[in-house]
Amino acid sequence: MPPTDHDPTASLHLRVDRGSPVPLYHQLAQQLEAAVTSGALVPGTLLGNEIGLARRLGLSRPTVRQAIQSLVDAGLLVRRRGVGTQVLHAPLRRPLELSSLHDDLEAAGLRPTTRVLRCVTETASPETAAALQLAEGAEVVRLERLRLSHGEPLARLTNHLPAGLLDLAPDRLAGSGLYGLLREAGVTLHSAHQSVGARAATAEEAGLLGEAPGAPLLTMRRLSRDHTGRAVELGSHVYRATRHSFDFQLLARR
Amino acid sequence: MPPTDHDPTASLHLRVDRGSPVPLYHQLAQQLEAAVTSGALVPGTLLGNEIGLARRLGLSRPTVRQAIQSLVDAGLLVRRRGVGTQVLHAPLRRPLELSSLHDDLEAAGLRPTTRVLRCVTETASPETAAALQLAEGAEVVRLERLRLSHGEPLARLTNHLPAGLLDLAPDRLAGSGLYGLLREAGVTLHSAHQSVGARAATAEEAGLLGEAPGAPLLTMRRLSRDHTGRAVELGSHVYRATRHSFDFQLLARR
DNA sequence: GTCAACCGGTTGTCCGGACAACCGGACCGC
DNA sequence: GCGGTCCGGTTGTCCGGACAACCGGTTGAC
Repeated sequence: MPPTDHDPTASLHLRVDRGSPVPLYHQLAQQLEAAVTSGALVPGTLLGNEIGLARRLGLSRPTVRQAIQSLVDAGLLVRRRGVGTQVLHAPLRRPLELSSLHDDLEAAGLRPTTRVLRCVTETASPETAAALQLAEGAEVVRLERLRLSHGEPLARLTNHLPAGLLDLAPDRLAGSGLYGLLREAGVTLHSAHQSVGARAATAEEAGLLGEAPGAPLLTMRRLSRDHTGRAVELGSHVYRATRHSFDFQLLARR
Repeated sequence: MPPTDHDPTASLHLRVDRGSPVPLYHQLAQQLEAAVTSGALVPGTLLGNEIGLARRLGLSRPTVRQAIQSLVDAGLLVRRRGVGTQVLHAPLRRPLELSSLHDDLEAAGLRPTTRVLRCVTETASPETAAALQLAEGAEVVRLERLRLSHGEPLARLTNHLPAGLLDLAPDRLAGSGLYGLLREAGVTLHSAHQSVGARAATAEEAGLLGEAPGAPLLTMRRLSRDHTGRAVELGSHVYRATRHSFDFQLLARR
């Protein structure tokens, strides 16, 4: 006969603060996530049932379910009907967020710096206007930058933005990423379409990046939109293949 | 004064079948999604409020909310408190699913074929064993394939799988993708970690793919796991950069 | 004319309950 | 020993309701 398996969440002293403006389900989700990432909940552990957890916390079952569901969506937990909710063996890092290279490098502890090569307002080419869904001949800001890490060239970034969206002072761009400036300007990014490919370096790119002409480069094209669906930024970037790759997690569609 | 704006979902004759085993919220989500993708619901349209929609369909508000929420997660709709739920201007296609190249090509109407170059059982190299989380010296199946589309070489696929997971008859691999065989064998993929990069083609790869040595290739490394977190498949693939790129949609973390 | 306060409408959060579907082990007949 | 059946436990689905937070326009004070 098996020993009475205690609910592993019982020894976690979870609690929620009803006075906080943070939703209860989110408070619970954060605490459970912390328990998983800190190792307090070992992978493979079977969480106690939702009903009991709800009763212990003084919450209703829907609220507990909402918390658990958010962690399932994030890939930390797996539920199986008739069995229970289990901590996944290989917790996911991130399912590829919509983040900027600058922020990613900073988070990784690298020291990103930027050299602004060009920053001009011009009439959009037909292709650019179409991609940004602007009228033919509309004004756009064309921004070309060289991104370095620890002084080593890493990527050449080319961006197009609708004119007037943002005032781009070159000195502000040097210290911060483009997405950071967009955030400050009140533009909240919602979604983006990305396309990742590869091609050989042109002579100009080779010179900028410190590679040989014809060396393989990783390319990324991205069109970002705000929450209204308006195209906000078009990026055409090339990375040194020896220095960069795109890492991300995928979840299977259920 | 504005004319009495009718609820745009009113003219959609939505209905749910309570006898169906398909959950009600899913039925509703599918119908709304079809209305968006078919153009019956124009981007920017403000959906009628949830309460009314629920009453008209004979459903409760939580059920309607669950349907709408799934479409918000999929990137088709946007909700704004105090305003309403709106059809997004640029509906997302897919947020990069965990799918196989074979299936993707087939869905795109291309005619994928496969040439099996090698299919052997061997003891795993230390790196492979570590990646697949197997014991040192464990047996793995090493699979090398050439994927063609309309007879043109497209990619060279190298996979490692734990031995015994699947019996890989070369003739079955020719007509179907690896993921299809895994599905048939009862392995349900749950998540994967991918890394996309680029490098120059070796002489052997160049010969296989019909490229010049040193030509830029797109590389993709993927470790797939089933729902228990067990590593199931390790892929190291190289694609002709002139023929392939990775396209996907991103949603900003809220 | 300007600005603040108000108000109707909408989504966000949360509750308590009910039944169905499903899994796994225990039990029983053979 | 073997296989089918039953049963307790868990998650999945759905309901009806309540109040809070928020947005946008209207109204009113000044």
